[in-house]
Amino acid sequence: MATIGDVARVAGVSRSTASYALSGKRAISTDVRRRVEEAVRELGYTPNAGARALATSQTMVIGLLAQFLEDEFAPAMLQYMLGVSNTAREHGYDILLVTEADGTRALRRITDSRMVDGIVLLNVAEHDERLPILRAAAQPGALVGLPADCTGVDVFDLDFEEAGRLMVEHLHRLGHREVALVSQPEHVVERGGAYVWRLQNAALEAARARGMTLHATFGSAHQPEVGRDLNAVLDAHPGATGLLINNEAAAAALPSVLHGRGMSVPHDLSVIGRYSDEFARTFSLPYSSVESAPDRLGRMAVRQLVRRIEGEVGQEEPHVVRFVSPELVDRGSTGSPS
Amino acid sequence: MATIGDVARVAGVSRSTASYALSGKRAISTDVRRRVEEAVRELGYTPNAGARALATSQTMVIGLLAQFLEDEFAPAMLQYMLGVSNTAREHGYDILLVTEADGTRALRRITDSRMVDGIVLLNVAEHDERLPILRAAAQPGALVGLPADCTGVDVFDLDFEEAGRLMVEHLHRLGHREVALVSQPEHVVERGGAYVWRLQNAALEAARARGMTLHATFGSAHQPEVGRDLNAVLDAHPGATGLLINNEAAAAALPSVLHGRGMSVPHDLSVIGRYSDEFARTFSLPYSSVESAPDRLGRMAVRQLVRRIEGEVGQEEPHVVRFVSPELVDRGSTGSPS
DNA sequence: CCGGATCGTCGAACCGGTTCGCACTCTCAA
DNA sequence: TTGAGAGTGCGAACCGGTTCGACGATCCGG
Repeated sequence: MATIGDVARVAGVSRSTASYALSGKRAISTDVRRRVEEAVRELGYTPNAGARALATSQTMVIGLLAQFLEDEFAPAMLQYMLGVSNTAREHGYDILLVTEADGTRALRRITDSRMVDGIVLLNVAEHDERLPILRAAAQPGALVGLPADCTGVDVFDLDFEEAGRLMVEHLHRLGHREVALVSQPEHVVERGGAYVWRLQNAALEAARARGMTLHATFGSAHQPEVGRDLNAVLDAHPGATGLLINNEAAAAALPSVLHGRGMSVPHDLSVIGRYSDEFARTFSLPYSSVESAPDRLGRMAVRQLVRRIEGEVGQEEPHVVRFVSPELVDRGSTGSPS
Repeated sequence: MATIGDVARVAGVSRSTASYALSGKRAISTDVRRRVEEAVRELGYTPNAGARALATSQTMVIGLLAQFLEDEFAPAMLQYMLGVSNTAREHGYDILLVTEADGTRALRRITDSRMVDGIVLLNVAEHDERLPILRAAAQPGALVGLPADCTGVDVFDLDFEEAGRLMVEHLHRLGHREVALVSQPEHVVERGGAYVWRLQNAALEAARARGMTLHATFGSAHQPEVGRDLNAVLDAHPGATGLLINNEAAAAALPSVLHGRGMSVPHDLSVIGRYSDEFARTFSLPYSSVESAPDRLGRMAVRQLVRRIEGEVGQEEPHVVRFVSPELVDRGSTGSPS
């Protein structure tokens, strides 16, 4: 493999001159520049990433920490990952993907060893164990998901409160007075998945303010349990005319459940979910939903992270906490109660 | 950040001694070793990955190239990725994830710059453009998917021929004499997705040998087109009593299609798919299937790759082409035709 | 005609590890 | 008494880039 020394020799200049000719950081005569570029082509020279990282203390790699927990829905995560990966590449960065179960150890490993210039954390918990490590790291960090303490990191998340309100308001406007909400499993909440109760509390509050009845329940993250959960909810609340789904697995399972009960949407039941458009297409879901915009969030996180890495915003400049406003995508699964 | 020089100073030894004490590559007195380890703890020393890569020409990183094409089904890919990622970690390697559309350029970038010690290629096409580049690279490569030319790389894939035969035999044994097969979109084949016709041809051959009629068709990769495709197939072949699905999107869309037609499984139609168990659970699919074992394939690819990287098998030792035998998972969606 | 700025290039140092060769100290057997 | 050999540690070189300071040449204005 050719080194910059080989390039320099072929071009008949010193190593430093070759380096400057390629980086453009000092004035170089056009003749020399031409000879260097020629040599690069001739030798097929590509700089050695390790050597460059050592010299510049920049790796042009961003660490992406994604946890695939038993009780969360894997395909939903993929969307965030792709948003992050594609955006990073647009900015010249590669992605080091970490799916290790022990996120804290992994995070320490890749930051301390300087494998990455920055970190993106996915599915962040209320009190995330990885956060103290990230704050102590030399590299900047961006989160997708809202923790209790946002100091020292940039945070991006869907406005789950607004999402909850939006769903309730929408059904209220259509005339529904009793509805049910199926959230993620309760132990996701216990583990610190704050987005679950952020949406739920806002929905409950909005329902209360309008004199609606809202039955808040939790659903499993897998089949066949989640199917049973849905049936149980519908059995328990025969008067409910609307169903809010903040649980991807439940949304995916709902068509067959309704089929089994002989119910049709929106005639027998109005349904509104909270998931991305991509998700809806993938899973053939015919329900209106509050768009969760995972690709947009991943994109925002990387953009801000790159700004920090490249020093466009100073280390001590205030960190941002930005919420994406949810939008309701109408797929015709809601109507007035009959 | 502490360097090995700091460790050496604190321990009162030379840098080389500190290095040997940590690597264990030379005999070191227990006293010195203790002092070095002490210093490491005290300073929180972690070796700099770039420096180590430069010195050893080993990065302990594996490149994972995954293409997310419009006409393929993204969540299915995730399973391969996780199999690869987790296995790599078990062997001490991290994953550099590349999702760039231009796979050839990306591959050249990460191999030439020596960012990775080896490469795993996903969704390999019959005549994959990335293959010549991989062969020319200094690093070994492992594929998941079967190309026309397997020289210079280790190849792992599902035995799609066997899968096709298995599906046909299973339905034949139950008494079916006319069945339909829905494959991936035709342009996946045109692009070189050989697994589509490998399964299809074997299925056709098996059907012919048994005097069965098999209607081979292609289906889209997305809703709502794939739903229309399924309806068209069922309309066109009212005599068909069995349906073979080699198309994840079609499998995911089938429940609602059958619901729409008022058909029930296996009473009105026997259905058998080709997808992973994980996929079936995620998408709540109640159909028997030929298990495609993506995690196992990812795992096998990484294991072999690591063996090559670490020189356990020589550069010139013959490369392997290994097929995983499909297994039929019975979920009760097939029966004798009525 | 001289002095200072500007341009273009080079040598050397540095980033932070690993590894080779050598030297010193002991021990033990001839 | 001496020499071989094992056990330990050190210094220096090397991996392949980047960057700083210096230096010669050219150009300009006074």
